[in-house]
Amino acid sequence: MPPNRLSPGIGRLKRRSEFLAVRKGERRKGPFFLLEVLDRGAGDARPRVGYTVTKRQGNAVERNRIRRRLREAIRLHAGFDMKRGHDYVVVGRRDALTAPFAELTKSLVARIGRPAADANRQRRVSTKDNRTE
RNA sequence: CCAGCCGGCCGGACAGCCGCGCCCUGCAAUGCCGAAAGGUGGCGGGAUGAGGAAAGUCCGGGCUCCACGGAAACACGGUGCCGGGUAACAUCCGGCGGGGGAGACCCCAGGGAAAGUGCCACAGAAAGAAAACCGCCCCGCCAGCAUUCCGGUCCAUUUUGAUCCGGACCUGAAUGCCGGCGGGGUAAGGGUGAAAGGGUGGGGUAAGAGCCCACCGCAUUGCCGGCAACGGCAAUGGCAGGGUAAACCCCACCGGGAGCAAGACCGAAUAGGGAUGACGCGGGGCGCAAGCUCCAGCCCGUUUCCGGGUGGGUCAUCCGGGUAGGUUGCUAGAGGCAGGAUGCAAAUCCUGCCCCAGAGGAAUGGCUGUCACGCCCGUCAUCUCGAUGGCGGGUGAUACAGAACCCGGCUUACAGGCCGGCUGGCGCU
Repeated sequence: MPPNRLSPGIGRLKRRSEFLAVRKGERRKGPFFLLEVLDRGAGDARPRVGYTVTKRQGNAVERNRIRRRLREAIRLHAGFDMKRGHDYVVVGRRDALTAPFAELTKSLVARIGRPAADANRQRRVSTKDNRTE
């Protein structure tokens, strides 16, 4: 059996230069966050995501919680809609702290999948199918 | 039972589903990224994963690198009753002194003010070898009033006597009172102030004052107790120039600097560094030259003395460091728990057991249920009429807050709760 390359999961952004690069990409505003998206030109490589919560949003405990909720929302739902070869940065806002989890998830799904062209949508669906097998 | 003081502890629990970091491990493959160093990934199993403050980064250390040639002086910073404990400390423990409280107990930057300098706003007369605003007292002078008296002038009256005496004015004297001016005494009283040159009481005095006396305070000396800070007692002295040293300062003691983004290792490109060769040099001396040597300049916190180091640029070739990046440092430690010994205690020592987060754009979470707990609402019962208890419902990131090399403290934040000791009051026996 060949190694499974059909469900690559989601990578992480870890370097400051990577975060700065994504800042130059497309920006999509949401009620609880700001989403930055960049096609890094890596073709079929798995998508990567990073989280940013500035100190203005609260103390360390609150910032941790904002990041964890955003990450959980992407892990459970919104991550499936990410495009290959793209980087995403979610800049959390304080409202993400207290918003109902369902609402947070809904708005993230909408922002990540929004501008998808038909071709991309096609592939995304097939990827999803393969994963569920 | 109520009010209060002190010390210690906890700070949601359990379960389900889906996840995350790190470590160990089985299977598959020997993948993917990268020049390399190295990183990363598939399917499973197991173990483990935030705090009392992890916070503020205010002290003290360990650890690491840098600096560090010697001596003296200077400068800078810190600490400041005594003793103990400690790796060390501003912390801690035990004392002492002062202040607060009815008490348990709490608070204190608590060396030196006759080494010197400065400052003491406003107010006040005066803020330091003091002064006299009001007041009090004495003396002198002036004016007024009252009483008494000596003398004089004018008017009136006049038979005598009883019992001091007709009236007005002027000058003068004495006494008393009130006022003014001047001279002096006074520090009791008033007033000002944070503070006015010991306090209270009595004697004394013209009025007052340590002027004298008693007690208290203070100073000096001696003796006794205590390792000491200091305390006690006695004698002597009439009292001696106040406060401020978180003003300068003086004294004693302590102190190199920077921090895990420390540092170590691996290691592209580019710039820069070293060696060699060519071109040829801040000054002097020797030498044909190579070179040797002396000095200026610069550096070693500052200064002085001695000492040491350095002591030119451009081009070509070669070499080692180093940046991006990666690995490491990274958790077994002044460690925790239990017992014992010593000590009033802080703490130290001994024995046994345990291994207890190691991330790195930073894991420790998301959702749900049950139960505690708090808050809110409704309802019922009790009664000392405002609470207590029962039931039902709603609500909650449950308070403060997230390890970032590691320890010892300090400070600050904190819903709610538990335990122990002590003080005061009330009730009962």
